Amino acid sequence: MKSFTDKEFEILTVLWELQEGSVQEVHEKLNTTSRYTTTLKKIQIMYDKGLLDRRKEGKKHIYIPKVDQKKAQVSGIKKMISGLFGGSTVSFAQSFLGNTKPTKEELEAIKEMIKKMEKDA
Amino acid sequence: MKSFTDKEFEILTVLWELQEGSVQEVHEKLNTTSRYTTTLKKIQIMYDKGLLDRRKEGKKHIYIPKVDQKKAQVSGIKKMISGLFGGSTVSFAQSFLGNTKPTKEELEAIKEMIKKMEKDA
DNA sequence: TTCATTCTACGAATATTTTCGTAACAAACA
DNA sequence: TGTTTGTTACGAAAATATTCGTAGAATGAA
Repeated sequence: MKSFTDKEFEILTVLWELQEGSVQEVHEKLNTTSRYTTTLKKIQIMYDKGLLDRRKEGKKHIYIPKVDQKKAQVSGIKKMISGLFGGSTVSFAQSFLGNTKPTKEELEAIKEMIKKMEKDA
Repeated sequence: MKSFTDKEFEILTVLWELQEGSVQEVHEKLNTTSRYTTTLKKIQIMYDKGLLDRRKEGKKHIYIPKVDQKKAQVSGIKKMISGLFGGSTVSFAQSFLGNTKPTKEELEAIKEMIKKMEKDA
């Protein structure tokens, strides 16, 4: 499956965070040098592509991400794993944890989670 | 930092796996319907961009990825984390592990690794 | 040398993404 | 009413990515 362009990903990221937002809100959060109409156009095209939903509110549109964060996440992860780690979950996890130096608290949380998962299995 | 297009990523993936390779080798591994010259052109452009190195061997070129797998991995992960998980390592790890259902062995390996990391910290 | 094969280089067409200016519309208000 | 402001819609230009045909160089075999 084809993934998003960088700009699409940026806009989705903003909307995932905001839950929903007007073009102006997205544009402001975007921290870009592009013009307002550029952001508008991109959002409209994403709407046409089915990546976003929208509803009218007064004279403006409020856009809602139609792409599920979880799904995008899983597909992104899958791609990275197959591309970068030869499909190995473990080597991925190792590399990930090795590179990001999680804090003690984070490690605790992960251990907790692993315990839970072991119970389920 | 701008990331790769899908095609670029595919070619890099093949070359990471092969370590190095001719256009033909890459083209074969690619499992694409595109013509040989399309792959050739793409590789040449990636070479011009500085994504690949090459050396002459007989009449052909052998291409070597200049992009480090680790670096690409880290930057990809960072982007995903900030994009999808609001920057939280833990929620990323949770979601990752939750979605990929690692096997017992994999969980063991991860626990091992965490132990090591705790020692270092 | 000549021929077939393998490869590169190049140029151009097509497709896609990103950009922005302009026009037009609706709401708020002087 | 007319003017300003915030907004959408549209069209087109510019930038980038993808595609492939064709020409021609290098190699090796007859």
